[in-house]
Amino acid sequence: MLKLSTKGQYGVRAMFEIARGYPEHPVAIREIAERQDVSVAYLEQILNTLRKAGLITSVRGPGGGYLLSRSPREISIGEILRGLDGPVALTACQDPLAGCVRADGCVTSLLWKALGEKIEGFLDQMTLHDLLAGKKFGSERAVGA
Amino acid sequence: MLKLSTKGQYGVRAMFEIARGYPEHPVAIREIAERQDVSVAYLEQILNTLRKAGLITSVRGPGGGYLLSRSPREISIGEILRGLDGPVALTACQDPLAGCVRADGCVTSLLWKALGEKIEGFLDQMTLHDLLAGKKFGSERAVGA
DNA sequence: TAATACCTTACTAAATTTGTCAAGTATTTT
DNA sequence: AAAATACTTGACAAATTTAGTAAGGTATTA
Ligand code: FES
Ligand code: FES
Repeated sequence: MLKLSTKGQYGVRAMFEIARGYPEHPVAIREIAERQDVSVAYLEQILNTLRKAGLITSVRGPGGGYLLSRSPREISIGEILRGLDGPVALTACQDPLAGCVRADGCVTSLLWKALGEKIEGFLDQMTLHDLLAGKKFGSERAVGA
Repeated sequence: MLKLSTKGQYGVRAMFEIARGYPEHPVAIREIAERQDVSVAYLEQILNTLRKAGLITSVRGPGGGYLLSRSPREISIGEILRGLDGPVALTACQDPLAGCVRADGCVTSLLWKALGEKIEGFLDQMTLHDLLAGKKFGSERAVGA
């Protein structure tokens, strides 16, 4: 239930490697591939998407690679995942586009909305800096409604 | 990103209808299908799974239908979704079975674990009773790490 | 000009999801 | 007993999504 795509997972891990070169040292795709055990071809696709999303910039030619567009503190995990897999959309009805026909009468509408916002809140507060710092992510408090 | 299967969505809505008959009145599959706009054939599959998971019981013959096995306060949304789609498993590595090979060195391991626990905590605290009562689900507080 | 390294598009095999269909079993009512 | 109601089970398939691969192109530097 609620799987995260490998694209999203690899994307976050790739961003972590790029963050290690911040602010000056470009990180080559090949280096990321080796350190994170992901194929170069797949990473190309992923990094291209992230570049178009404005999260990284690229430097061509020998010695080139990828650089963060902003500081690790200013790039959240949520942004990375949204860039690759779109926004959290637990149900079709929650999708920014075309709300559900039954939206009014639907008993679960508010439930999914609340969960979706909770998840986005978590992902948006978590940044690359937290990953770099090896932050301990509190997971004990299961805050209810 | 992070879609919920229609099976899970329909399952929760079906359980809501069944809960309305609690504790004595069995709810026929056909009634659920009509009220929630889901095909009878698909619901059969879903309710069968939920019955095997022990969440509902069935009564055959005319006047029959489905009944909750326990009170609405004692059946959480998490149980329903787990019964239909298995546990929350954001990544292959988080799956109860076979932890990832890189688990030690993986920078995101703790992050996904924390998010997964947060989601499960939310789903496990939410019960059918809350749905019946039209509870307002707090979604404002995005609790960080 | 050779080497490095990013850029882009197209494509496809596998897995998953989302159902449908058909035939069967149990129970109650008449 | 017979008919009607309603759950039970297993097989199957179309549609979608995921998870990549492949191939060729472009820009930069030494
Ligand atoms: S069916 Fe659309 S909000 Fe529930
Ligand atoms: S790759 Fe397995 S925990 Fe990250």
